[in-house]
Amino acid sequence: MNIKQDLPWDNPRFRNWVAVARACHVLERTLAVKLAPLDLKPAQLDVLMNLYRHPGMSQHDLARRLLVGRSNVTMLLPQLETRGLLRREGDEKDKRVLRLTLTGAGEALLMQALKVHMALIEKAMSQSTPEQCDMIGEQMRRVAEVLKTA
Amino acid sequence: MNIKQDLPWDNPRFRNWVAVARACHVLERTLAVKLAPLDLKPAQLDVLMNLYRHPGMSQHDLARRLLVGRSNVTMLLPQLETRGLLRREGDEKDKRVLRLTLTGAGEALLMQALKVHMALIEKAMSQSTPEQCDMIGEQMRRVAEVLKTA
DNA sequence: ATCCATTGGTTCAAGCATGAACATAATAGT
DNA sequence: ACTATTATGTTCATGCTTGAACCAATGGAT
Repeated sequence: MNIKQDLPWDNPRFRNWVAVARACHVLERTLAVKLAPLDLKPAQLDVLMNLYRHPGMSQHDLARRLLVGRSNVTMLLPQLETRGLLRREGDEKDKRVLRLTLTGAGEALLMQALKVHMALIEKAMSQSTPEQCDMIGEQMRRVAEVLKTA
Repeated sequence: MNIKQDLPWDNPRFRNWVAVARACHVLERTLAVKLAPLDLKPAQLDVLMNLYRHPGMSQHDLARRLLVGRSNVTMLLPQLETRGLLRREGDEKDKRVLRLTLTGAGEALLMQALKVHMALIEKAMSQSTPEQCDMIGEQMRRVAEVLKTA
């Protein structure tokens, strides 16, 4: 009947998830530091990555991909646009949406930033075998999936 | 010689880490929503959890545990203190440090919040076998370790 | 004993993210 | 054709986090 029996600290799932969260936090933080010389924040890198893979995205789509509010995208884009890293042009068919595409400069900076990001992830995950790594990714995709209905 | 051969999207480590980051983000966000009825934010829950496990902590120690700046702790604590969830009392030996301890109310609220947090994590990790779960935690602890020297 | 470096904590301004309220465009129902 | 609903994007006030500058206490060094 001791309440402490049910405390999460003894629960493997809890302990292990805490480790996941801490690892994420540390990597994010480290990435921010390593990205500083490029004058880029992790959130901005996420934008560039998504636009590279999905050119012509609308801001709404981008927001959903980034798991972020629409207004956040609105605040985020002008910085990158005035730096000449991306273009925002109105859609012909639907005059509400703005289509987003990277410029050459945007792609170039993205490549720089990706080197940094990749190096960091390589270092972080270098301890895991490919099988372990794939398994982790697989489970995490499931986590995100499960939580959509939560 | 195609540059795209080296792009991260084809790299398993990269793809899998992205999944980790997304899962974290989603869970954090979901937790914030589920915690709202208790008028608690995830960051505040982290504070309560750490104080429960390490009563008498200093603010500096707390900051390091939370992977957060010292000033952040300074800004975070008064809200919880005025709600009567914790006490800050000066150390006798070293008049610089403030010792932090949960009050009864703090513990009570923590238990409420932990139920929510646990339920969420249970749901998220329910897809993984205990072995997979332990492996994930193990790898993530290594990630955090490796990145300390990065 | 006095200075100097270190450590714990606070303050403050700046940058981000959020959500609600809004404006405009598209679409569906009648 | 007309209205109601939905969807995209913006604006704004709020709150969180950070980092730098700062103060106070500690602890060595000479």
